[in-house]
Amino acid sequence: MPGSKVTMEFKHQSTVTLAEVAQAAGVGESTVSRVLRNHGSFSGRTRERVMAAVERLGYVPNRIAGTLASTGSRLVAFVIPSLSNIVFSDVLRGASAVLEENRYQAVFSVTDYDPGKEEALATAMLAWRPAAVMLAGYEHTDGTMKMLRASGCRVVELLDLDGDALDIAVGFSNRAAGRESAAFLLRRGYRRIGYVGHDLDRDTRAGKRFLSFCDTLDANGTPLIAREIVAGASSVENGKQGLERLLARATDLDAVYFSNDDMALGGYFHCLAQGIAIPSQLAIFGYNGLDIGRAIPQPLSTIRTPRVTTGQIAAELVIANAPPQAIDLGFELIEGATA
Amino acid sequence: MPGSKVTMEFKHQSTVTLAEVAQAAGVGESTVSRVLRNHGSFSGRTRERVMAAVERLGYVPNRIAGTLASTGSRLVAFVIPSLSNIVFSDVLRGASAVLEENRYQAVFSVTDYDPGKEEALATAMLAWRPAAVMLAGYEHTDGTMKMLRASGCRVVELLDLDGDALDIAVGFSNRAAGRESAAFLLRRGYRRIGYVGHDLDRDTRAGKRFLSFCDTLDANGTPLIAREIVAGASSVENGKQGLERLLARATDLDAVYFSNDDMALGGYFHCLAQGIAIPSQLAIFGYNGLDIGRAIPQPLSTIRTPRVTTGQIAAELVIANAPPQAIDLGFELIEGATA
DNA sequence: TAGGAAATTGGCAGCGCTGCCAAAATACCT
DNA sequence: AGGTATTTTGGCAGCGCTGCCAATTTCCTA
Repeated sequence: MPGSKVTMEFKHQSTVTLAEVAQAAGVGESTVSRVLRNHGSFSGRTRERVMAAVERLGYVPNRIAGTLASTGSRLVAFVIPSLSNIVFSDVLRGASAVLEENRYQAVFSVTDYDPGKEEALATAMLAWRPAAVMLAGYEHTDGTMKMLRASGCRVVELLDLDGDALDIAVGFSNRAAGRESAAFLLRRGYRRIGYVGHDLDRDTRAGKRFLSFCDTLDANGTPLIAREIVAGASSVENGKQGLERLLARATDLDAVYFSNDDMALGGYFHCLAQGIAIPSQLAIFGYNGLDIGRAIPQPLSTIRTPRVTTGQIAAELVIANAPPQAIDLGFELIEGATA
Repeated sequence: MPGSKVTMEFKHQSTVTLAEVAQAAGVGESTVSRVLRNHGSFSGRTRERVMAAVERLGYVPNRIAGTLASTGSRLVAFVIPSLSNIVFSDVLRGASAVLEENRYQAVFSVTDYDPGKEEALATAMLAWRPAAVMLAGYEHTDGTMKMLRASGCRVVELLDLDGDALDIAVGFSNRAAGRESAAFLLRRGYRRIGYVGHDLDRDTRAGKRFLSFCDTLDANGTPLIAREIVAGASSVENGKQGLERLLARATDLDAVYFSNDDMALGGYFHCLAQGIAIPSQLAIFGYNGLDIGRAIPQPLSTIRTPRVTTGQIAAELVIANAPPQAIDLGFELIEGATA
């Protein structure tokens, strides 16, 4: 083709390296690196030449190499118990927004509430040399703690404040939440109280809430009447079945505390279906403050936790390389219409 | 202290390197590498010496360095529209389980349904040289597509099959879902049908469902009577308000199709609160098949989508380095009690 | 017990980038 | 114009690991 220009060879497999860009732009490698990171000094003309070459070659910097060469990584590792539980996706959401703005990258793995798996996954995450590891709560195996301490990377424990923080902790007190829930029910005049919860060994934060809930009832001289622990994870269906079984055993309850809103919603639906009047016949109290709890005909009485904020603050502290500290974000008791 | 053994110096900042382990074990670096990856051959005695040294020094391999040195990474990048929408956390859940089993690592970022942000984040992800990039659906900017194609890494498009796949696609047809939803309502005898949905420009899959839903109604000679598009994301609250506004304008509807189950639940609660009988006075139909839809007094009529499976299959295909293909996982129409 | 096959092992050159340092270019003084 | 302060630049040594290859050891077989 006479007069045709050389067609652009589009490089596949993205093997374009910084060195090639440097050569194409007619500058040194470090200059390209400086321009791309906008770090150090370089002239406007140089900048343009480099950017043109980058554009032309379709260069995408290799962060793996960059991270290895520089000291710290911009990875933040999340080791969370579950992705089904909205609590953790909310935390992830809050954190990832902040991280993305600061060009950090979130990586995660899911433990299924298994401490052994947590240890294995935390080790695996450490292999990526993250800037920080974010975990749920304080309950970890000795191995996990030792490893994290030795790793030298920041550790953030989320959603719990009842215990000793390894480094940074962001969240609220589950004990206080349990206590206030009980106090609220007592204040409202309920005395014959029951509990429906999911597996407490695994979800230690729910366990803490339950314990101080009971303690508060005991201190009042009106201990918990009955409880029903369902096998498996918390869910609306389990809450429904749990309440059904609880009521079959304890017929004269006037209020039920649920391990969280999912479970409480199940209880609510059970009452709706059975024609049990809420709250006159039976009061219902949850935990988490899910949006859906406000959309049902009678807004759910519950405690709203700052989950998204927890993630945000945690991310901000890590980015700012803040000193070790525990931050209490508190929670809000919502006086709905179910208790 | 006479007779005391040298106390173990616990190395902080985890600067233990493979070379140090090699020296401590009295073997070569490559031998340590082979043992740790269980790749290549080495004697049992060597293995023990290496493992002892690893244990003693608290060595954690550096995956950054490993990835740079070897060809392919074991990272899989997810670029998803939202973490609030259970659809995506379900996909992540399914995928991450499979990835973890195979020692792959999931990284993610959230686009908020913004195609421009998707392009920026996809670029950022490519910088980690992932084994694969997983995206929602087929609608991407030209820049995103060009970049992905040029990257040489595997691309998986999820949750949609109505369009041309870049590489691998796993999901189901949203058009078919819209069509079958309409056909179902018609079969049940509904003729005066309305729609309540969230922002369709952003959630293109919901848009596709809506379009074929309408087409099917049109083909039957009973076009959609009215629709209400709420601003903002899909949520229970928005579904509730959306239905309220729709009914204020169109008083004689006999069925309403919602953009998804969250919205439909809001509609359901609106009816409960207003004393509108379901389905005799008004039928409700959703999309997604959330668990909670089965726990309400009248199980929600909806379409159940294989979200977790979508993530699983996608991860498996990537790990197996399967050839380009589109996999239709289908969906299941659930005849609940609301339509 | 020699000879060759097979199993182990170590050395070392990168992977692509950043950080340091010295060299070169430019700017600003008197 | 001469000299110093400042800004721009390029070269190159690693970051910690893997892959290749050749050297060494061990194991068999005849």
